[in-house]
Amino acid sequence: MGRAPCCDKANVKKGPWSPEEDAKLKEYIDKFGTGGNWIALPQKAGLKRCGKSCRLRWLNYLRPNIKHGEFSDEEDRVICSLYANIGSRWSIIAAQLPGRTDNDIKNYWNTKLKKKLMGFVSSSHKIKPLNHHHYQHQIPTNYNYNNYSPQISLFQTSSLLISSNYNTNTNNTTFPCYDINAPISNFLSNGASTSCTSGITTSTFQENNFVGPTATSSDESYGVSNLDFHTYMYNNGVIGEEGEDQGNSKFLISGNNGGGGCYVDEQQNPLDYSSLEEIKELISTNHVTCNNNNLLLDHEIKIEEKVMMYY
DNA sequence: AAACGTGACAACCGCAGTGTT
DNA sequence: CAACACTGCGGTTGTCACGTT
Repeated sequence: MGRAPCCDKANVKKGPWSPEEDAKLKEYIDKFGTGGNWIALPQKAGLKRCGKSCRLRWLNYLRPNIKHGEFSDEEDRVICSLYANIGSRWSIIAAQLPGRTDNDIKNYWNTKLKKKLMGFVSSSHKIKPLNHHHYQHQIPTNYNYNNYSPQISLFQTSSLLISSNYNTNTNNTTFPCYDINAPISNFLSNGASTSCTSGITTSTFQENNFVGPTATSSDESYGVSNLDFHTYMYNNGVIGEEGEDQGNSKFLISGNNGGGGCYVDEQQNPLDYSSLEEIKELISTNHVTCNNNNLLLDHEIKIEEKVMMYY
């Protein structure tokens, strides 16, 4: 047998919290802490709320040192960079932004940053709005959906956004880059941004070359230099080699450099047009994944479904 | 001034992993 | 070991304020 039911759902208040409820919860936790048991807490604190609701209220609103209000440019950059690399892992992203909650960041991304990003991409590439008819012509009939890469697309998008604020000139753009090889545990610290910094490196696009992360740790994978983007991503296991078995080549975008690489060059055609559309599509559908084959498959299916609708 | 639309944010829901009985 | 509760997370929905028509 298990435990007693967590709460009587019929007898639990829902909806916005009143100042009185906030005060009760805060007072109780200030005195006794959470006790590691959120389910029992509301009853002890004299609240007619579900423990889950109390936990959320505390973590997202009442907890000390919670930062509300405008996000700084630096926070924007961190969110974009992390989102591009790890996807919608809001709790991990939040751990790198002291005072910010995952819910806050998630809301901020969904309501503002995503639009900002899309606005940047479309304005910087002067993309006309596409209707279904237009979209149809952008998709080659032999388009290989297994070659679609949400992660790389967002990586590129994010670097484009970030590059507008960072050390930018026409041929040489530097932006912060989270090392995709850094152990995930780097991101799982208790909000300590210091432990993550070993995962942050600087990467540069020079002409058509992607210059890999500059060495910031003893990890050998940092030793790469003057590496093209595709090679870098391939070496780091993010993308597969062109012509590989489809199961391993899901991360490969058909690029404009013949070799299958994805190059970001702000002077030349920076991104394949259809890739850009897919970035926007990706952002709008929230199907960003992080090396998760099942989700990728799901994403591919959805893309395919959409394309089927257009034909 | 009322109706409607939109954006921002708080809160809820459902799922998955883990722990407990 | 099975069954169930607990916890944390990400996605979604609800609500409110404000702007526009």
